[in-house]
Amino acid sequence: MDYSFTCDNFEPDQILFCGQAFRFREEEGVYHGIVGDRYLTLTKEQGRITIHDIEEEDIPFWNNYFDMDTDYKALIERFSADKHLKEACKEKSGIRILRQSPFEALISFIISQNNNIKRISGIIERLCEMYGEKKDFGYLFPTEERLYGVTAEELAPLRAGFRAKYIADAMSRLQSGEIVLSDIYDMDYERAKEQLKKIKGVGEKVADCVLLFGYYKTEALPKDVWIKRVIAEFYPDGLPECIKGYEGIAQQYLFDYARRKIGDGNG
DNA sequence: ACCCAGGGTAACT
DNA sequence: AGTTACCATGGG
Repeated sequence: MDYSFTCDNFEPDQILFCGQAFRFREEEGVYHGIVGDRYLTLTKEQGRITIHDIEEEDIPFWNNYFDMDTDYKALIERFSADKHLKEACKEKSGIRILRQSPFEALISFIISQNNNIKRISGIIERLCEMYGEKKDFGYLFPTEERLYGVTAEELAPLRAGFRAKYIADAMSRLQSGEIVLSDIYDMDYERAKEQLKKIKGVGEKVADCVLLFGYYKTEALPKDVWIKRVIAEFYPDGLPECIKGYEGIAQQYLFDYARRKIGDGNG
């Protein structure tokens, strides 16, 4: 069946290619990607979103993945109390936070550091081809268990550079049980972050990305170079009160805003 | 040839 | 506690 719905705040380009996920492609207006063990085919035509060729029992999965229970219109109204956020939200009103798997988020954002989206995607694709289960529609993201014991040398074909040893370190801590990803759901933000930062190659920003995109901890605010510039330029005395509890979502709107407002013109 | 890419670590003050 | 070189790789 096809699952079809309308939503005022749902722009596939903004959601799938804003740097929160790395396995989606677009061809002639059709969006594709692999999420967990499911294949996504999505279109938006005349304002109507359609998820193609799924079973009815998969609808709750996709509703959850696309965070359909969250009222983004209401969030934008909240954020609009701030002048800059108001403009930022206007430009990118179709952004949503994807509720991704913690493991995929962890590995993906380790790879993302000091890297660009195109190359991040390539490295992740090679990782999936090497260690992920092969389906007729492509390779799944590897399971945690499949990557236990992996070494930086074995990961060399990924051409992930210095990040390979960080993946190896993460896998060793997961395998030993020093860090249990499923336990982190129940931890408060500070403790969760502390756990993730035990991993070599996971610092402030990567930890916040994993917490936001992998655990939906919306108070996690990934401070990338652009957000740092926004804070320095527009919020020298601190971020506005209206984003409290939803700093990470506000960050998504501000990221693009920063590149337009502060960018050097070629970004 | 040079610079940067949605950072982090180790080694310095 | 705050700064800085270095880290691999690929694209502009």
